[in-house]
Formats: sequence, C-alpha cells, structure tokens
Amino acid sequence: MKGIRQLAEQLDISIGTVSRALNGKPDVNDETRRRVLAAAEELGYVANQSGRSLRQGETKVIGLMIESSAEAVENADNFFLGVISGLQSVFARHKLDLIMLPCPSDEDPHEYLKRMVARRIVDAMIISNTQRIDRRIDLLSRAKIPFVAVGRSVSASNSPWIDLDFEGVADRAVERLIARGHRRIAITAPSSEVNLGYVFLDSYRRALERHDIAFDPSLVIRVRSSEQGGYQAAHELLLLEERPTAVILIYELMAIGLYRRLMESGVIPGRDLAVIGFRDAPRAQFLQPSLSCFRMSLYDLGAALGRMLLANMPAYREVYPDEACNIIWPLELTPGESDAFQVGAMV
Amino acid sequence: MKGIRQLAEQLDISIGTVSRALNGKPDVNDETRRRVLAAAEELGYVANQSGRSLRQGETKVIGLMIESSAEAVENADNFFLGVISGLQSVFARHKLDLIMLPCPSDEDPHEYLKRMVARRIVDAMIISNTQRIDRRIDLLSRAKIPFVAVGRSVSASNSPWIDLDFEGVADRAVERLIARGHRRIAITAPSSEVNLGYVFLDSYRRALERHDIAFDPSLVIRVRSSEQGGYQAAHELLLLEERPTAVILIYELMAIGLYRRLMESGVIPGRDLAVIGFRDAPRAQFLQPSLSCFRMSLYDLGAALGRMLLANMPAYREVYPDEACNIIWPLELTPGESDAFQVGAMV
DNA sequence: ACGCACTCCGTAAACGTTTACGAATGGTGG
DNA sequence: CCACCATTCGTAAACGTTTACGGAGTGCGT
Repeated sequence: MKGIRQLAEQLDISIGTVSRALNGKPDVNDETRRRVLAAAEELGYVANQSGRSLRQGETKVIGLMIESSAEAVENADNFFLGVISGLQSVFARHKLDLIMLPCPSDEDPHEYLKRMVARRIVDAMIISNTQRIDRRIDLLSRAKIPFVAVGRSVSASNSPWIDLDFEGVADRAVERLIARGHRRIAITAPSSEVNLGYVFLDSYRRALERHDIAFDPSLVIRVRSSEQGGYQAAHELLLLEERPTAVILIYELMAIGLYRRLMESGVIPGRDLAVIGFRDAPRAQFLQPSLSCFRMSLYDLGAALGRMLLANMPAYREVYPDEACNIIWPLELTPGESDAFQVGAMV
Repeated sequence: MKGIRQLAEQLDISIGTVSRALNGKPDVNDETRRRVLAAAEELGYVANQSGRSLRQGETKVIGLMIESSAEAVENADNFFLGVISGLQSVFARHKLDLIMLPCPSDEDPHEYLKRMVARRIVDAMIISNTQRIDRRIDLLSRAKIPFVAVGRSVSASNSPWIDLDFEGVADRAVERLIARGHRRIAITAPSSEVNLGYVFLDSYRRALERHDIAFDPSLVIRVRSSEQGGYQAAHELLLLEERPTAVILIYELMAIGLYRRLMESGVIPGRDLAVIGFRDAPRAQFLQPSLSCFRMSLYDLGAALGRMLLANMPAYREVYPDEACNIIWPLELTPGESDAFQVGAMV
C-alpha cells in the first residue's frame, strides 16, 4: 500500500474524498465513507505521518524527555514507567501518541531538546529532572512549544509544572519524628543543583525551627539517591560523634543500602534508628523491618500531568478548561515499623 | 525561523544551494557553505523532519518498542535504560536518533506496532519481550521494516535476534550446584508464554538428565519475575514436602522477596538453601548474604544490538558487514555467599 | 577563436497529505 | 421555470525539503 492515491484509484474516487472520508469530515456520503473505510482496513492503509504533519503542521505526538544517565540506570527508576500509563490513558482519548526521548548521557540535555524541537517531531513536550535553573524551559517557551515540567524550577515562574510535595513530606516527617521524641534528625539530599533537594531541605529546616531545634548542617547527608547512596549515608551517619536518632530519606530505595550498612554495625532500623522514606519504589516494600514511607499513585500523577499538558495546548484547551497550571502532588504516609518507637522508651 | 526558504532569502541564495550546503553535498563553494552554516547556526535553523522524511522516505529515527505493563512497572526494570546507552553510542555515529515507543498496557502490542509502522515514523524497529509466537515479527518482515528482536522466537527462524544465554546460565548453574552436592534443585520460571522461560527450563532439564537426576515438575516454581514473585516462590518452596537444597532464580530481583520470606521462616540463604540469580539488577547487589549471580554489561549488549540492527538496514549494511545475524549473549558469574556451601557438610 | 571540462548555483519537480474552493446534481419553494 | 439551498465530490494548492537537470561563468588547451 503506497498511499492515499492508490487507495483512491482502487475505489475510483478522488483522493480528496478519500481523505475526507478517512478523517471523518462531514461532506461525504455515508455509503462512500463506508466503502473507503472498508478498503482502507482491507489494504492496511494508514496515513503517512510525514505527509500529514507537513500539511497540517502538527504531529499528534507528545514527547517525554528522559535521561539515561548512569545514575538513572543504577536507580532503575520505575517512576516514568508508572507515570506513562496515566499519561497514555489521557492521550488515548485524543488519539495522541506518546514517545520517549532518551537524552544520550554524553549529550547536553539542552542541545538534545533543541534538536528534537527543531525537527518538529512532537507537538508538545514533557521534560523531567528539572534543574533549579533550566535553560530548557526558556527554550520551549521561546519556541512556543506547549510543555509541562516535572519538577519545579526557578526559571519556570509562570510556566506549568507538577511536582511532588516535598515540603509536606519533609514537614510531616519531621513532625512525626519530633512527636516521638526525636531531637537529632538527619536528612539526605542530593547535590544542590537539583531543585528538589533545595525545597526538601528548606522545609526540613523550617519544621525544625518551629520546634526550636537548631539546624545542624552536619546532619545533612549529601549522597546520591540510590541504594549505593543509602549505604554511604548510613556510613556517614555512623561516623557522626553525636549520632542522630532518626533519618529521613529523600528516596525510598536508599533504605535498602542504608539498612544493609546499619545491620553490618549492629544498628537495627526501627529500634536504634528511626527511618522514614519518600517516593515510590515497590521493591523497598520488602524491607524488614518494614519502611515507613510517603507514597503516591504514579498512574494518577501521570493522568494529571497529561491533563495539564493538554490544557496548555491550543487545540485541546477547551477540553480541560479548569486544569491547574501548577500542581504540588500530595503523598500519603504508609506507616511501617521503621520509625515505630519512642526515643528514650524502654524496648 | 520558518524554514529553509527564509534562510535562503536572508542570504540571498537559492534554497537548493542552501540545502546542499547544509547537507554537505559536494557542489557548493566553500565560502558559500561557511556563510550558510553560520547563518543556520545563528538563526537556529534545523531542517523540518516532516518535509525531509517526506522527500527522502526515511526518518533517521530508530524505534524501540517497550511495554509499560503493570509488571514492568513493578519490576522497575532497568534493562532498557542500560541498553539504551549502548544503542545510542552506535546510532550517534550515523546521526540516527532513538525513540522509545511505549505500548499502552490496554492495547494489543501487535496493533500498536502496526499503527506505528504504518505511520512511517521510524526507519527501523527494535522489539522486546518477544513471545514464543509473535505476530509482530511477521508484521515487520512483511512490511520490510528492518528490525531486531530482543529475545528469540520460533517465528523468527531467519530474522535477526539477540538473546541472553539462558541455556548457558541454566547449565552452569546446575553444574555448579551439583558439584556442591545438591540433588534437589528448584528453579523459577515465568508463564510458558514468554519464550525465555521455555529455553531456560529446557536447559535446566537437560543438565539434570546429564547427571541422572530425574526432572521433578514440582520443583519448577511458576511465579512472576518480580520481588513479589520471589516472595511467593520462597513460600511455595517452603511448602514442599521434600524441600530442595538449592534454587535458581530466573530474575535477580526475585532474590529480595525470596530472602525476606526465607528469613521469616528462619531459613538462611547460603546456609540452608543455595540461591543463584540471573541477569543484571544493580539493587540486588546489596543483599546479605551476597547473591551469586550471572551478570552482563547492558551497555555492551546495547552496542551489539545497535550494530546488528544497522547491519540489517540497506543504507548501513556495508558499514557493518560481518555482523552476526543472531547472538546469544554470554553472562559471567559473580560468585557470592548465597551458594557457598557443600550439601551435607558441617557448618 | 573555439571546444571542453569544471565549478557553482538556480529551477522545478516530487514526496503524501489536507483543505479551500467551486462544480455538479437533485430537491424545494415560489 | 427560476432561484436557492443542500449534498457530494473533484481540483488544485500548499506544507518544507531534497535532488535531477541544466545554465552560467571561468580557465585551459588546441
């Protein structure tokens, strides 16, 4: 099947009519339309995307840019795999397709995105792993490509983003720990480049101050957000002169490495050290003692993300009129055994 | 920047010359070319992909079809994230871009692929999670789209594929365990639909027969290849009347759930039960006792996959003349503590 | 002075769609 | 019988690019 021309020839109809029939335009006879659709089905005709895009200036494709960095591989982050289902559930309603654009680890994300955008391969973009200052946001704004960022950014003053409720998590984690008598609460954070670390720490700090607990920089453990990082975090924790009684992990998976290092030194999570995790990583559910952790539905997050994006695309705006421009995604605490003790209480 | 026409106008050159200059065609003056390239750079011009594809019938894009099923999310499989780096390292040399096509979980993979192929959005495809009988292979063959399958298939008699060395792993695992005195060796496998399970089991069976050990179907544990599945596998293992002394896991991550369930019953891996894993999942490296596991380089696998694909594309065939059509990818054993004991030996 | 080769560039067609426009037909009301 | 509308379809232009073809200019050998 070469193209619409062949199909039209076969049916002895003009290509214009065939096109209209296939695209559900009004001015075509019902019988004719039936014949066209039947023939297209039989011959397996599907419109060539290049021709269509060229003509109407849109591709019906949404791009999701991800990074295949070594760290991402190490983390084996299922975040986007989960989010994608939610995204697709929304996109499918509008016959939009989602493709993932993995930025090569040796290419500058900004340059990569620039290339992809200029090629006009997608109508809109979702970018992730947003940095505090992220030139990709300016790029997309200037190019007038609808987009949504996963993760807030200072560049994104008035552009749409969705982000996890880091403040709420840090806040509630600190409150919960303090209520159980903890005073020395450690926290992990990634390098300050990444935006989420900043917000997370800030909220942690304010929560402490509310309870007149001085912020102690030595309790901020800067490690990678991976199991390896968790292992290292535990290591550094154990080296501290005045050992904390609790630790908040910015990434759930870190608990696996952390537990291991603690066990090696005979420190038992949930008895000698309270541990609270964050985000969603199914595999950490098998830890013992079970991890207290803030979790969420990746599917729902994806669906919200999809709606937000469509609300920013001229062609779909009216379908999603009241979509919020920014969302701080709430998380729910799944209580576990890892922080189920009072400080000073007899065991 | 609208298009090549604007650029040509700006430079007061015809669009033909501009196109030739940008594409490195020979018949254009050096000075002219310099000017064109400079102007393109300055104005941020990049050729519209739709126009280009339409004209030359190719997109310079390779598609990698993945599945975002619930199981995939649960596994949080880093397999493709790792493989992608290797793929891109090869593709980058030919200015090819890789996009990932996530098949919605509620759509038939075959129909999805059909849609994507018909749209002519990619020049070639990599398909994964190949089933024993996989109609996608016929589809691609008939459509004459170059492709490589990750995972062998009976449909793919003479089409290119790459697969892990399941035979070798099962074989060596059994040999290793038998050498340490094991006679009752359990093995996990996914539902028989998936091709890899079939091959894995078959090799396991043959290895046993070589040592005159009768194949016992009750020792084949059919569970999902996830942590959850590992937990369940351990559970079923413990219920067996005559408990095996060793178990081979088809997926490394299962060890995490398996360990947990074993521990709950006071059964210690590496002392009461030997455990050997398979494939690459960095997070399982933190298990204690450490897991004996067959591993590989995802990057190298990706690079080989990329070369194999290019060797099957007319435009690049001559660059990779001696690329094998089928590869069984070898894995190396990383010895750990989980199988470091002799059956019957005093502890 | 002429032919020839070579370099550089402009012209125009082609890729496969969609869609604005208008033509043809049939029906209806006056 | 005419004017008018509705329905249905064909025609042709347009989207942005690449490329075959040929023309203009220059240099060189005869």
